[in-house]
Amino acid sequence: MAQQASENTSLIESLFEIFRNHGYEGTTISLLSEVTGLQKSSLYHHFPKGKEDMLKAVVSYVSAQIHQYILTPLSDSKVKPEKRFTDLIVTIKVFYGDGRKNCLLNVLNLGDAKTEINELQNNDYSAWLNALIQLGKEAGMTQQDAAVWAERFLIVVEGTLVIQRLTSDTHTFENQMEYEQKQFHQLLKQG
Amino acid sequence: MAQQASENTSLIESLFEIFRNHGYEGTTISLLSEVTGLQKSSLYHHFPKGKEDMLKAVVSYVSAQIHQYILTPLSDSKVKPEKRFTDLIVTIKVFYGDGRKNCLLNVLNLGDAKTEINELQNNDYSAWLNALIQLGKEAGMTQQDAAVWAERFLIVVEGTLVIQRLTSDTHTFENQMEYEQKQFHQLLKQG
DNA sequence: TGTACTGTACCGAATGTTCGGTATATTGAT
DNA sequence: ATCAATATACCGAACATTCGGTACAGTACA
Repeated sequence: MAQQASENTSLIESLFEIFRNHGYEGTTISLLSEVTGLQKSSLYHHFPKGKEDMLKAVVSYVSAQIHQYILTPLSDSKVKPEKRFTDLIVTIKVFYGDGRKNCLLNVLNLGDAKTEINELQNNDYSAWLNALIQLGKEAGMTQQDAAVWAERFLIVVEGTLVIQRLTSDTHTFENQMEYEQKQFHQLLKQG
Repeated sequence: MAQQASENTSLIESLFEIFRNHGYEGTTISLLSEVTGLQKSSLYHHFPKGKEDMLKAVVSYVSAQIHQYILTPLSDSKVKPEKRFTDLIVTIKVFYGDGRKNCLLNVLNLGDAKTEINELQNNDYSAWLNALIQLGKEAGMTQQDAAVWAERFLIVVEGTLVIQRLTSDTHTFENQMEYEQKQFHQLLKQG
């Protein structure tokens, strides 16, 4: 039942908000119950294998979202690279609530985790990274420059989320994304 | 008893490793007991107020470390800014185990936490940020440039830790720190 | 003897999970 | 169209386990 992302997306989205905000251990079934409005036993009806199944459903859902709203547009060669990058930043802002919402990548990889979920996330990260590298190359960067730039961009995104969560300064994310815009164009002029 | 960082530093260091690796909720007393080799009662003897007290001791300890090994050298005006920055990066590499070890700042600020510990960490972050800004200014940057640069540096540090934890690519941290070195000198030439 | 620490046993509360059962909607055969 | 059978969504109460924490007798060493 768990993989049915068909129409219980609002349920999964609720779970998503909790997991990204509290991490796996910090998320309790009671909390999920509160937030979804469903009783614990009802949650187990939707996800028979329990908490981990709920997380898997969330991760799958998010992965699909990323492909649809981030990776696909990023690889759309009909659109100019500069515009694709600008669009990406807009999407990212929405996805992370202007930096107020965490990234699952950060929150789920604690402990000694080398789980199936970890691999899924790793794949998505790689896909994202490669799409960015490709974009950089299409925009005129060398392979080397594009690789460095792409990795650095994702690092800045993740890092900004950490810092903004700490300081609660809502401008941090905006500022950094602006900076990334400038850097992008500057790298193109150089190359 | 908890604040006595006198000679049980090896104990606190063990606790530190667990907390930074598993977060607060992910850290159980049993786990702490396993890792330290102490029974629960012994742990509670050292930290009568329990788990939160252990975390406080860790945070205080880390804060002291940061002041001693990072903030103080960073503000040593007898040393050239460029060298201070290079030294900082060396220290950071050690502190984060070349990117293999987490940052407490990231790991402890999940959920809706607005605790006393949170404030402590916020102070340390601010102090670090300000020291970097000061360094930037001493190196010739404008206040504005220094502020942007300093924030960005810390963002990159945190972000790199997140990404490296995900990919287990041990070169990420090194690469990014090298990049920061170059950026630093480039910003100075510009200004 | 006194003080610092450890080992064992235990507790209440919270955790994730399961069970038995209800209500409603859907289906299939007549 | 009717009625039984099934499927789906949900709930309340209990489950076993683990959680953080306590009590207390014992040990080591001064």
